[in-house]
Amino acid sequence: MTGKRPTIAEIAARAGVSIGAVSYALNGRPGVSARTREHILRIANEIGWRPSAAARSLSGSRAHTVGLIIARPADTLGVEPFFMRFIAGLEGELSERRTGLLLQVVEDHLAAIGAVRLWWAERRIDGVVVTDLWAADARIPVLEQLQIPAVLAGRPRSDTRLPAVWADDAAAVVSAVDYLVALGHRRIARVAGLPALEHTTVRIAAFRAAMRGHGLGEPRVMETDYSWEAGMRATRELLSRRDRPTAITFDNDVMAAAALNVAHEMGVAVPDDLSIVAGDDSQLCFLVRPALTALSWDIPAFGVRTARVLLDMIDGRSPRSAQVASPRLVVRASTTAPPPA
Amino acid sequence: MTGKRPTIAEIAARAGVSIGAVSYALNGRPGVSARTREHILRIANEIGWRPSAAARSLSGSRAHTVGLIIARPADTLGVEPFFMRFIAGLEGELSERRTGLLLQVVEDHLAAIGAVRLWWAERRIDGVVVTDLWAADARIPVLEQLQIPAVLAGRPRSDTRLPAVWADDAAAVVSAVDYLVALGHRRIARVAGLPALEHTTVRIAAFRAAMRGHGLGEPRVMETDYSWEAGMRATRELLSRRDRPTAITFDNDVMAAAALNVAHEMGVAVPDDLSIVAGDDSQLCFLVRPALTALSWDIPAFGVRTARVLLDMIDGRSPRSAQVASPRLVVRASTTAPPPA
DNA sequence: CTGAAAGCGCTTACAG
DNA sequence: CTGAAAGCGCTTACAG
Repeated sequence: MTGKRPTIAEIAARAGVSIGAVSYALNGRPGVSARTREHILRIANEIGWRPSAAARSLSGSRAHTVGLIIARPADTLGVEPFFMRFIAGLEGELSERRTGLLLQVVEDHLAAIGAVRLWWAERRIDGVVVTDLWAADARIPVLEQLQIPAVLAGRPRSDTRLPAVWADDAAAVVSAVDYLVALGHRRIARVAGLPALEHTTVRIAAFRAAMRGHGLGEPRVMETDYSWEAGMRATRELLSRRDRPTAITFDNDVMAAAALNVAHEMGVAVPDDLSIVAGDDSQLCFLVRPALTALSWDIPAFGVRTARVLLDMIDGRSPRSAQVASPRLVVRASTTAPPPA
Repeated sequence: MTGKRPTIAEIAARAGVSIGAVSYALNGRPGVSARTREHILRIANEIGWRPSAAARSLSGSRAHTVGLIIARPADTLGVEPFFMRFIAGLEGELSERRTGLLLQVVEDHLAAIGAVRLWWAERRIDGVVVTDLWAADARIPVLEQLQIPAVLAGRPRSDTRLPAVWADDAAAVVSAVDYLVALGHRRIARVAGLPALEHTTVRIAAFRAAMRGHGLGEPRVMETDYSWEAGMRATRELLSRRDRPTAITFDNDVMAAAALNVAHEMGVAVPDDLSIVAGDDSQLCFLVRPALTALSWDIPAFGVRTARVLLDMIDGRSPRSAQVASPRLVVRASTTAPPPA
């Protein structure tokens, strides 16, 4: 099963030097002459040598691997195109820095904490990426206590010094409100995501503030679990009222698409009677009819940046939070001026 | 950064035995008395000992990790809900068997081969999962030459002895044709996926055979790259002909959803003028209108089974291919009897 | 049933 | 600039 993989001992023998010299040469450290180094590198290359990850970790105390634990019920995964695109960006950057990505999918934060503890205890990882942050997040104190390098895929927080990578989704929500108000809408509602998630509350707050800023009072906000069922329920409830909204902003695409169907069933025309703004601008937005106006952002780039911040932290550089480009509104067919009152 | 992780040396000291005895006790091997074993286990548990993955790999020559390399252009990822659901199943089973999942996302097979070579040379993995198999797949000879344990997420093949895990998608395609024919359809077309993919050709062949079996001659089959754009183009072409089909089966959901829009634009009513069958039964199928009849299958279970076959192979058991439950047709609103001729 | 030791493949002080 | 050696934390024959 193992084959005869070349080792530095073999290189040392061929080059006629000690294994220490080989190690120095291979790692670009002082301690060998330029000639020797070149010779060693050539041999290593010829015989296709690659460092044993295990041996490197064991002596160097670095796993050259980071972890991503996705804490979501299995059946909601794959619905949101977010993760695969985030992972694609994250992993691309990690590969370039010769770092592996260990992935685990669990049901909840408790299981996520167990998984990260195990990985850390086994020294399988040098750090972790934390996604889907909750307003009160049990993972953070654990990461801090164990001193595990970690980056938050979310806003910087006051309850931790862990670095964060985030997009200004609050500004994005405001831009959506501004746009709808400019069209003439005054009754704008929001179908938000999981209230436990921090970004949900941030966006709700931004939404409320924007509405107040326009002198439109307290808007209706429905909280959901992001599922299409919840999206339908919330939409149905909003549209059942006498003073129903003329526009609704949704926290993701799936719920916005589901709302399209509810509106149709209820005889509410989109966009003429109801304008709809979706959340993430996945393909879903232009597969449904009418195509959905949505907040669009570069998710792979978000992954790339997240990887960089984590790797810098692992390399011992003082971790710095980073902001990626804000989502911007992409206008499609699901929004227009409200019906005359 | 490292902290003071407990080692077996510490356990040995506390228990007053040798580290060899500790290792035997911890691994459930003979060589220690029941009393000693129990004592050692208790201490290990008390101090929260976990084996160092690096030390285990280095001495045991097993990485306790398998690899999954997704070879797709980044922008097509996340569209298909397949991968996240497959990964969820795969990873769940791996976790139970104490095995990590290393993930990499690359552009094409050449890069995938480079990645697996590197992982293998570094001894980061004990085996790999191969998805998106091509009819002629350059990855297979490399895996065989390097003798890397691998499982194919696809049909068993004559060009390799590697075990495969698959669903009978040919039978599923036939069942869709049977269903449409029973409704009265005679002109049924197919919008297939990437022709390089083996399952695409298998499904096309099954489709053609089923049509011939019903005495319906040679049907039209369009090949695509699975994208919504290609789905639209293919549908537009099919619907532009005088003898346009009364039903189309699609190889995935995205193209079927896109077809809905093309039909609408062209004034072709679904399902009255055109029946549509989608590919994978993702949420997309019931978010669009009309909701799409689709071939449904348990993707997480497919992942679980794939993990099991690979782990058995790594454990040295003779690898055996396995079949999971066939996709079955879920009838929704996008299919009905054809219009009178 | 148990202990002492070699070895996995590297890195890294420590002498020369 | 270079060599010899210890050590990372385990596993596994090999003697007792």
